[in-house]
Amino acid sequence: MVAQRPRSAVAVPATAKSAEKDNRLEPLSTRERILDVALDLFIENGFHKTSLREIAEQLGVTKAALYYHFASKEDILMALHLRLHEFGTDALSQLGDQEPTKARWADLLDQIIDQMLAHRKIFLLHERNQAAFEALHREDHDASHEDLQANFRRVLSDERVSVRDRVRMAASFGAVMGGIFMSGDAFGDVPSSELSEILRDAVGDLLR
Amino acid sequence: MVAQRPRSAVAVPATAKSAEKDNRLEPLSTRERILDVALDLFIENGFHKTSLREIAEQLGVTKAALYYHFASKEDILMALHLRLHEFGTDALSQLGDQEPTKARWADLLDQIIDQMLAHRKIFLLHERNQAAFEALHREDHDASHEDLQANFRRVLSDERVSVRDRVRMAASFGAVMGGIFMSGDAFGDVPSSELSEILRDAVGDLLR
DNA sequence: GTCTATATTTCGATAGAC
DNA sequence: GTCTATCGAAATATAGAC
Repeated sequence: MVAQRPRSAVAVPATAKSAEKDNRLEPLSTRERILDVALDLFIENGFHKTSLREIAEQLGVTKAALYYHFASKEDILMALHLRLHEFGTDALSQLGDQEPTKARWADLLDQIIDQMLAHRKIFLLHERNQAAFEALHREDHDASHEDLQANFRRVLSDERVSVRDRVRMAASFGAVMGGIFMSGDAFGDVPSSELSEILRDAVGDLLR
Repeated sequence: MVAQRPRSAVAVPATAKSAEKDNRLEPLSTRERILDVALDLFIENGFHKTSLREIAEQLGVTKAALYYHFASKEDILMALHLRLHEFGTDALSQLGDQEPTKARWADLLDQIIDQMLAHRKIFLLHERNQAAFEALHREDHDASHEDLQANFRRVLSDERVSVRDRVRMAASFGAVMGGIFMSGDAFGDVPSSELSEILRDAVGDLLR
């Protein structure tokens, strides 16, 4: 088991408007503002259907300005991807080469639940643009960043664990995703702390 | 629980090549062949990144031929969407206006599990192109087809059911999705019947 | 039903001034 | 760091012959 972390420390106000980052009062850098606008549009209309023109217009600048901050459209997507990557990677890295037992998986999901609730948008972006991200990885792999989903696949293919348990591990991850993101925002008015507790219970039942 | 239906009746050969439909020996109509090729490409590369040129080339015809069978690229996507729609719609319609109890939801998922396993590709297409499908519905709504996800949202917002149970219902659906689709095909070699049983057990634990 | 050829639009990206 | 202007490529879609 992982040491107990404070549960409600991440109860970010669900009303955090632009960046779901640390609420600082200083104005966001242009680069961050681009990413925030792109994040919203990519979620709403999808990556490929969103044009740089749209992003620029909504931001009140021209397309050319975007290219000062990012080398390409894909570069914007990659920057958003990196926002997520930290979370999942260091969660999975705790597992290391240990056998992925149900108990360890439950601990991992415990963390991920809180991270998902604190950074809904980033996870939503990935859920709704899976194809676009896979295309990214297909070209990119300049080694620098081992893919997250590949690590998931590796863990869930670990032959030391029974098929039944591995399926339940995958299912429990899906359960968390479903509880948080299913059907838009059916639970948007449920406090994060309550949602978190319900889901941790559910994961417990699946991995008992 | 609903009356036991024969479980293994849907154990379709995982090797079914082209259409995952009733294996008939007659050659597929051109229209169906277009849909099959499009389905594969949309899953692999995403809807927007897949061009009509690609579809036509892989089929050995020209782009113009596609336009004889479909009015637009979106029309192809819509045709694929309709393949899914039957499944979900008549599963949800069984619920009607009844209170969506956990037991009823478990029965519904029982059916959906088998349908997902028998039609993996169609569900995978939807999972990986959510944004594209939402864009479809935003323009389309010519009333003729009430949306599936909207119905889900409606059920999961039913105030007669406690928040805890509703979250668990959403989570159990996600669990099924996760168990079947997570990480590409980590469980591709697991027999459908076994996977189905494991997932039904898991759903049972979530909705007990 | 499928072809050739082309129209039309939009997009991502670049060059260079300020 | 943002602008104007533009390029080249690729996409969807159409017209009309066979």
